Amino acid sequence: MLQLQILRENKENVITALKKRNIDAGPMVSKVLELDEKRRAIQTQLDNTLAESNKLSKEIGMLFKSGKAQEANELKEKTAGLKEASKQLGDDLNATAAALQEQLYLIPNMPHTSVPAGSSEEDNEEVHREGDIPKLSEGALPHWELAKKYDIIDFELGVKITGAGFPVYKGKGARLQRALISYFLDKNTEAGYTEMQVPHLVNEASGYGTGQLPDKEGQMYHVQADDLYLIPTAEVPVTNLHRDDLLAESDFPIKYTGYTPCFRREAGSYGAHVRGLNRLHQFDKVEIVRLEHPDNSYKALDEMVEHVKNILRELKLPYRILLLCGGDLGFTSALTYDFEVFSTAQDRWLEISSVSNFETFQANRLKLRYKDETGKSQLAHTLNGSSLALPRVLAGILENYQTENGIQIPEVLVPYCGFEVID
RNA sequence: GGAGGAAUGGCAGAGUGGUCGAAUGCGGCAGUCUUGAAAACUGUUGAGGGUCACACCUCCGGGGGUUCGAAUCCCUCUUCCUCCGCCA
Repeated sequence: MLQLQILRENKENVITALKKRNIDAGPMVSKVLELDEKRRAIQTQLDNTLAESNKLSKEIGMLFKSGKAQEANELKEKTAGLKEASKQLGDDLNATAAALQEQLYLIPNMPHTSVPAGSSEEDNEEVHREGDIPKLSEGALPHWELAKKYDIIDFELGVKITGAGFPVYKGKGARLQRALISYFLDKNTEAGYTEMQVPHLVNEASGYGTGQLPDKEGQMYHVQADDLYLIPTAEVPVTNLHRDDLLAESDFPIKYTGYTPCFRREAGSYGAHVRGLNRLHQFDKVEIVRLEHPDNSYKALDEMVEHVKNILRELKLPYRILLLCGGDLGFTSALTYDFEVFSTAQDRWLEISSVSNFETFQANRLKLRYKDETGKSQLAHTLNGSSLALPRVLAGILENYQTENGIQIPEVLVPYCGFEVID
C-alpha cells in the first residue's frame, strides 16, 4: 500500500512511476485523494463536535460537584444534538475511511527507477548468466520421464490421494528433497539468517499485511470453517512476525530464513509448461526475509542476489538473472530479480527464485515501523527471496545431471543425501 | 470439552464513573559527577489523526451498548492463564 502522504505530495511522480506497469493510475490516484480530502473534512467536523461535547461534559461534572444540579440538567439537554451529530459524522467517517482504504489497496507499488519499461516477460532484462550448459547424450529425458524411470516421483499417486499438482516423492527422490531443504537452510543460516519454523496457515490480517489480500485471494487455499489461508509462500507468516511492530534502528538488519510447503491454487493452465514439477499446487520452498532500514535496503537486495548466486554456483547449475520489467513486476514489489535455471532436457529456463525489495509497500500495510534518530516513526523496508524453491531446482538437477548410468548427485548434496547417484 | 480468572504505554504493573492518556518501577534518551565507564542523582520518554505551528480529536485486546461523561458499568467476540477431562 502506497503512503497517502506520498500520493498527496507527489501525485504526478506516482502516476509517472506506475506508467512503467502499463497502467494509467491517474483515475485511481485522484479518487484516493478525493476520498482523503473528504475524510479529513469529516474528521475535522467530528473533532470539533466532540471537542464541544467534551467541554460541556466537563462543565456538567463541575456543576454537579458544586451542587448546581439544576444548571447541570439544563446543560445536559444541549448535549443531545451534539451526540446525534457526532454519531452521524462517525458513521460517515468510517464509511469514507473504508472506501479510501479499499481504493488504496488497488494501487500497486511504484517500480524503482532502474526497473525497465516493458509489458511482458519478453521485456525482462537479463543482467547475469553463469554456468555451463551440459551436453547431454542422445535420448536425454525431461524430468517427468526421469522421475518415472527411477521411480522417485509419482504424479499419479498424488492425483489419487489429492489431485493434480500434488506429487508424491519416493525413496531417493524424497531423500533428495529433504537434502535440498537442509542444504538451503544451512547455507542461509551461515549467511546470518535466523531459521524460523512458522505456521502453514495464516489469518486474514496476515494475508493483508503482505499483500496477498484483498486482490489475490483466488490464489490461496482458504479453510472456510476457520477462516484461515494456506500459505502460498513463507514470506507471509515470516514477514508478518513483525506486523504492528515499532522497532529501534539498532534492531536492523532482521534476517530470517524458513522452510515451508507452499500452496497455490493457480488454476487454469495446462500443457508442457506445467508438466511434471514445472507448476504445482503444493511445493517446498526455503525463503529468506529481511527487514531493513530504508537506507540499506538496496544493498541488502544485492547481498541476497549474491547469496542465491553462490548457492547455484555450488550446485553447478547453469542459471541467469533477470531484472523484471514493469509489466512483469509483482503487485507489491518495487524491484525484482528472477533467477532461472536452464533445463537442458526441456531446452528452457525455469524460474527458481525471485528476490524482491518491497520498500515500504508491505510495511505500510503491516504497520511495521522503526524510530529514527529524531524519535520519529518511519516505515521499514521489507525484502524477500527464495533460497530456493525446490521443484524446479530438482527438475534442473535431474535433467542436467543425468547420465547413462543414472543421475549424479551434485557434490555439495552428497553429504546430505548419503548417496552419489540415483539409478 | 467443563469450571473459574485475566487482557492497561517497549516491559512489569496500579487504577472500579468526571481534573486519567493514565501512578510507580524497569528499560530508552539527555545531563550532573568521573580521566573514562559503572553506580548515584536530575530531567525527559506511548501511538495515530490534525495544524505552517498551536489548538483540538482518537486510542487502556476487537466490536457494540448504557451515561451529559467510560480504562472503570453492561453485552458480545478474540486471545491468554489456572484447575479438570481428552490427546500426538
